[in-house]
Amino acid sequence: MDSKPIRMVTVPKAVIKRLPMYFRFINQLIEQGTERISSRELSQLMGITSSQLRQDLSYFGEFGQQGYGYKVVTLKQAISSIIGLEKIYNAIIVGAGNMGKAIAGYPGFSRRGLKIIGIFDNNPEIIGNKLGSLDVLDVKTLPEFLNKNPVEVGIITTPASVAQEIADILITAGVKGIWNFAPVLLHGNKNVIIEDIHVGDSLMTLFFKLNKNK
Amino acid sequence: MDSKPIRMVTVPKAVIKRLPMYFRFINQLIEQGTERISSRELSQLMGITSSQLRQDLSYFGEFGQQGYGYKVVTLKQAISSIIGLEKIYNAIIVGAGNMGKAIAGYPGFSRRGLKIIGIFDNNPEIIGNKLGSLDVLDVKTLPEFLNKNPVEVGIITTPASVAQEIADILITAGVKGIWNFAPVLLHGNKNVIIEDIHVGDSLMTLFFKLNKNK
DNA sequence: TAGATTGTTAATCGATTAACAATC
DNA sequence: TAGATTGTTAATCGATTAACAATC
Repeated sequence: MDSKPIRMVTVPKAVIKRLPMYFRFINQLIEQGTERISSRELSQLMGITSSQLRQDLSYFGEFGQQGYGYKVVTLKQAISSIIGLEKIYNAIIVGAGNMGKAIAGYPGFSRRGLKIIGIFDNNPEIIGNKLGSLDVLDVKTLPEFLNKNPVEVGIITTPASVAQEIADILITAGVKGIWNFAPVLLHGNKNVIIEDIHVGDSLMTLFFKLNKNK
Repeated sequence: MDSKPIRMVTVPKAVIKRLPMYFRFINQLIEQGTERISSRELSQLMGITSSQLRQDLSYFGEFGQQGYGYKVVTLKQAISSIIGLEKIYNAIIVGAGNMGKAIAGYPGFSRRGLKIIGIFDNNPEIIGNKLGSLDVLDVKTLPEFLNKNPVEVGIITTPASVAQEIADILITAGVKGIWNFAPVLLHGNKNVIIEDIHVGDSLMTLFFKLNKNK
């Protein structure tokens, strides 16, 4: 009766942030046809320490073999499953400007399980336009659309000024997650996960570093 | 002769990452016409602690007054200057796909000092197209263009497979910074600052959190 | 002045790294 | 088996927060 105690530790935020990076690198190895890799080799490719790699993985289980390293396919399968990449999420985009179009048009996202089933705007000149196989719909019809269709993820690519308003509609309709491209802090609640991507912040970080180096 | 010792501490990475957020919120206050704000009030708006706000600012100087708080215009000026937002950087975009167009077309970036002076692609069907006031140029002419024009920032919005190749051209030409949208780790050198924005990583982080919550 | 709030120090908390027993 | 490499513990390092003297 010598069963292992379950380590019930929450996954640190820093580890969560690195999971996509692990997935990217392991994917690259798969494409190259690499079969096995040690934590030392992989960590060197990634520019991190092997301690960190092993420590990070250990929050989710044991995926390697002593003396051998990791089977690349096993690792890919494990990380896909940890992130939840085998699932498909129905999503809608609000804001059919440049960024909205870029998200809708990038094949990498649909390949990872993001299925765009609607795209909305408030501009009469844009409403009705074709975007791939989708028509741009009037944002006035958004609540109705959300009622009729199962939507797990709302993507906000509107100007900052209306982003909260849209978020409120999405949250009221019960979306599970919001992927927010508007440069503003959205207020949600415990039932919705908000993931921000602040492209402008990234540019300012670059500016700061350029400025500092001079 | 009681001059203050200079605190020569390097700014922590975590602080640098927050600077753009400070700028965003202070800007918002300006737009609202707020004149003064305390660290407590501002930190509550931002969802951080007032200790963190004051500690962060203290790496750059003293911008407030005891008993009063911060003058919003003073703070905006200070943070603009810290980030280097009063400067203008000449930039080119490589990759005139959806993301390249989104970056080129977003007015917020030019307002912050990013001046796009060229956009390149390798697709004959795209080369020659107008994008705003710019013609999409053949990426074969990129080295020549970089020789003739002063370019500080190169923006990579190509597929991952060619991103390093483009980065090498940019680095050889002596750009100061690379803003990288390709989902790949670029190898540079100490003379170039590489700032990554991995949109797909952000989506995977959202997926992970959705997955965990179920 | 009295009250408010800064800037800074020191304590706490969380993340990273080094080291190694376990083991393939 | 001997060598290699994992998973984990403990030490170190960095970031955040609490607390308060200084002072507007």
